Amino acid sequence: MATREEPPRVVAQEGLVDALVQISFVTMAVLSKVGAEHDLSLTQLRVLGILRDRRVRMSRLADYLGLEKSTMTGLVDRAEKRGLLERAPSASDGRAVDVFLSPGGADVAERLYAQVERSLAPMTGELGPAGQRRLQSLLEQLIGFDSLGG
Amino acid sequence: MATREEPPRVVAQEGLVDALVQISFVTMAVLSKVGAEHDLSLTQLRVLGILRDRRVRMSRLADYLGLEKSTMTGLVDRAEKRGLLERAPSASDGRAVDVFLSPGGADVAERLYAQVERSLAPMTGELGPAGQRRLQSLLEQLIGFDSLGG
DNA sequence: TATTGTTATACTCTATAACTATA
DNA sequence: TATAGTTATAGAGTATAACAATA
Repeated sequence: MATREEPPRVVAQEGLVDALVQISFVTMAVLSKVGAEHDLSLTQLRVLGILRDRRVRMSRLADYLGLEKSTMTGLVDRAEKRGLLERAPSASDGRAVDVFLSPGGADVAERLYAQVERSLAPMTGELGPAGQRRLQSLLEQLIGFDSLGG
Repeated sequence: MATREEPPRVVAQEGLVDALVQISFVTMAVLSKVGAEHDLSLTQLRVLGILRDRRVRMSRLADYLGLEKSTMTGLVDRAEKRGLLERAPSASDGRAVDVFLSPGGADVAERLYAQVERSLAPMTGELGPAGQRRLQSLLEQLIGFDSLGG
């Protein structure tokens, strides 16, 4: 008699997806705004974030962002022209090009990161320390599952 | 001796912002992908989402999205040309133009919504029912605070 | 042959500035 | 005068297709 019927639910808890989508739009709006204050698009912001602790080749960067290599060329062109990052031929593969932050770009990246934290703090602060820890724990479980990366 | 010093923390719980940003990028990637399968940008997706249960004027739509009115013109032009939504002069203000979903657009919007739920379900399902409820509750607290809307 | 990156091209998204019509 | 929307223009972001250089 212990037969437990799976509820025929294919989707998440009612309302959870809405909440997730809404909070994501809010977070993106904050990121966009911080970026805009430095004349950076969301994508450029991500590039700086990715390169904060890595030196990667063009194709890898395209993979991280989910963009075509041809798109990367223009993106990196513009950022390079502004002195935020630099290109260098790969030592191990004559076809490849490595991309990395310039000293100035690293400065900007650090400032951006701090500013994002400050901008989101008023919102996350609503939860109090215990709520923040619980939220972080739940989000990290979700991230662990994810197969897309970012 | 019960003097409790406030820690000089201006930012959120270490790691929470990272988690929030990461999960937001994942969510946006899912939304983008679902939209792309219908040849819709993230912005077009949002427009359909907003109009799902509302008829609004151009300027209001621009406010919701945080975009200029001139940007709305092109956005609505393209969606209208594809038969997703329609324009009509406002009854109460001779200058204003109302925008609303066409029957076909409403169909697409419903399908998109269902697809987003299905696409996110494998991830949110990781938490189990109790975790999902806790996450939803925490996210809704954050949304309640937000001053940007979306 | 396959892969890496760039170039050429085209379309979408976005903003600023100038304009028309209505309030 | 101020507001709603469009048009004109320009730049960024994006993809597809064709190409050169290297593996």
